[in-house]
Amino acid sequence: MCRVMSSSNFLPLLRELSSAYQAFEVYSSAHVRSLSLTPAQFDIVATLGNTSGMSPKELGEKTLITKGTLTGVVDRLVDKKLVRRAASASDGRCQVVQLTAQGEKLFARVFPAHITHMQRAFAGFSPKELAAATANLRRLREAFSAAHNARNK
Amino acid sequence: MCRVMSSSNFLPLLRELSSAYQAFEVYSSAHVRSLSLTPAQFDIVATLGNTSGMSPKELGEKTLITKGTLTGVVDRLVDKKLVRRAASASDGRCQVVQLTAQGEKLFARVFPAHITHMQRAFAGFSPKELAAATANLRRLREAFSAAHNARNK
DNA sequence: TGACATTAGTTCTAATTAGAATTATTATAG
DNA sequence: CTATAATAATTCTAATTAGAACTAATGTCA
Repeated sequence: MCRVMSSSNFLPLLRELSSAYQAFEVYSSAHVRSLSLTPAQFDIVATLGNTSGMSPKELGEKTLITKGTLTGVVDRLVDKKLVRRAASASDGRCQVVQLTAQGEKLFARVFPAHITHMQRAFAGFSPKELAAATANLRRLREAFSAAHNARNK
Repeated sequence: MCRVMSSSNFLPLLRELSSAYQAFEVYSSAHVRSLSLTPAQFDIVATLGNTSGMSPKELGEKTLITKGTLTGVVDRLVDKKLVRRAASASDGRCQVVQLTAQGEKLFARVFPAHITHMQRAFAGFSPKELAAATANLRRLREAFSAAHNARNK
C-alpha cells in the first residue's frame, strides 16, 4: 500500500517536463527571435492582440511574467513604439497597456505566422492525443499548485 | 481529412505546458532557495552528486543549461567552495568539475530533502498515471525536436 | 472619518539566460 | 605534415528572471 506511493518514480516525469518545455522554448523562440522580438516581448504582443488593452497585473497573469519583470518588458516595447501605457480611469493604481497602431500591424503580421510555425510540431498528433496530453499537464499543474499552497497554508 | 489537422487545437496544450512547468519551478525553487542555492546551482550540485565529476559540456547536457550560462553558475559554486575545476588529463580543451568535500556534504544533506519535498506533489498519482504522463511529455519533446531539426535541415 | 491592511506598479539587486564572437585545443583531410 | 574544420570553454551583451523593498492609491473596519 504505502509501498506503491513510496516507490512511485516521479523523477523521469520531472526530467521530461523540463526537457519538453525546453524543447518548446528552443523551437518557439528561434522563430520569435527571427522577428526581432524576445520571447517575453512576443508573449505580451500576442496577449494584447485583438484586445482593447489590459493592466500589467492581468498581463502578468496571462503570460506568467512576474510583475517586477513585466515593467522592463513593457518599457522596451514602449521604446519600440509597439505598446502604449495609459492611466486607468476607474483605479488610480492601475494602468492600461495596449498595442499602438504599429503594434497591431506587427501582431497581424507575426501572430498567424507563429501559429503556423508551432502547428508544424503537432503534425503527428490526433485531437484525442492533444486532449489527453493537455489533461495530463493540467493535472500536473494542479498537483504542484496544491502542494505549494499546502506548504504556505 | 485535412480538416482534422487544421482544426487541431494545440494552443491549450502549449498553455498547459508552460503553466505546468511554471508551477513546477515555483514549487521546486521555493524549497531550493530556502537552502541558499539558486535552482541552477542546485541542478549542478545534484547532477554532480555521487559522481567522480564531469565536464561542463556534459553538465550542460544533463541540466539543460547553456554553456555560456554554465561558466557563471560554476564560477559561483567555486566561490562557495562547493565545486572544483580540474584540467582533463586526456583532452586539453576539457575540464572536470567535481564536488568538494563541502559540496558532497551539502549534497548528502540537501538532495534527499528535496526529493521528499517534490514527492509531496505526487501523492495522488498512481504509477500508471506517472508513466502515462511521462510518455506524453517524451512524445511532446520529440515532436519539438523533430520540428526544430527539420527547420535547420 | 481615521487607522490599518491590501493592492498595483516601480525600483533595486543578484543571478540566470541565449546567442555571438573569441581563444585554445584537438581532429581531419589532402 | 599542414591547412582547415570541429570542439570546449570563456567572454561579452542585452534581456529576462524572482524576490524584496518601496511608493502611491484604494478598501476595510470600527
